[in-house]
Amino acid sequence: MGIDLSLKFEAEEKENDEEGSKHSFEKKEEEDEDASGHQDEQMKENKDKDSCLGSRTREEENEREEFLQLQIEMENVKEENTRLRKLVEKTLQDYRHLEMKFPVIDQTKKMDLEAFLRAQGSWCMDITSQARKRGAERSPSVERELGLSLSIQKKQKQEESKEVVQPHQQRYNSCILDTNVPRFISSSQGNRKARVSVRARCETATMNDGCQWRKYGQKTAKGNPCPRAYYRCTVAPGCPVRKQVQRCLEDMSILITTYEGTHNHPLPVGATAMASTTSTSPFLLLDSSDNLSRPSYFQNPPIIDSSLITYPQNSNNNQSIRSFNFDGPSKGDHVSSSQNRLNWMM
DNA sequence: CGATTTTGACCCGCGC
DNA sequence: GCGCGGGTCAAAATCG
Repeated sequence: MGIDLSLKFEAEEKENDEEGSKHSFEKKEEEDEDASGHQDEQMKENKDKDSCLGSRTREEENEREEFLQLQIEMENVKEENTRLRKLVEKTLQDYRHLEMKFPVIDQTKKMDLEAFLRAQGSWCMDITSQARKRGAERSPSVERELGLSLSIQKKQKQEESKEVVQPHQQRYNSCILDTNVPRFISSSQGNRKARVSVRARCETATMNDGCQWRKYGQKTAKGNPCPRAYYRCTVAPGCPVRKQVQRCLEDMSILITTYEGTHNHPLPVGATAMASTTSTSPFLLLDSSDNLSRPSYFQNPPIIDSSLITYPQNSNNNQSIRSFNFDGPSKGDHVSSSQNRLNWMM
């Protein structure tokens, strides 16, 4: 739009320029005509002998002065035209510059979380290895300080030597965490599903992650008196994403939410990373048209606190653990009718 | 009345 | 093969 306006403006300016020059040309012609007319008159007057010689000289001087004034005026108009043209060119240049910047900014936003996770992955491994060195020093109180932890679980149930893989076993990714391996699970991995486990202090039955969920089952898991609830994503029909919600046995205030699957739809406004990070990077689901579905913590980047590193209940060596301490809910978070807002205690 | 939750039944993989 | 346990289904109940 800016270009159109600018071009129109430029075109108008050109027209004005041309008109101006044309106008001045006409003026010149008129002046010339006037001058020639005067000359004719003068000729006549000459014919009428030298009776009016003094008045003729004054008129010529006046005409010259007028001509000079018009010339100066024309120069001024030309200067103004040049100045305006430069201004339009500069505006156009700025516009093009910004236009070129926009996709870069957009792309940068999309890459933010991935880069963040990759960076924190290596960082987290450092912390966890340090923590494991400490071994038994790890006290439950440290775990109780947990604000919100996010762990990508990649179960490796079957041995690599096994050629026949049971369908049930294919449901989880089987890869040992390697910090050199990007946390980017390509879509070529097909039917494999990774799990993202989120631990958060939450007094309500379930934490609000921006998505809509429908409860389809509840079970009391062995060893945990708290029932495990099963939810299915209902944002879009046929969305395969499911989540399990269960209270932590050690600290009932901690809610363990495990997401599984990949959303087949753009995430709603305010959907948090937890809801979007299931199995694959949320960016795989994003395209240029779903800017609104971007995880909310792009506006509120999570704050990492090394004291918050914890070990999930069923953690093993094949799981990567990331602990995020969110600075609170983003302003864009929406609360669904069936879900209460997560009680952010951090 | 449609959407959601509850809850018992059912399915299936795994270990013994 | 059997039992256990995790996960899912589906009908009934409930809610807004």
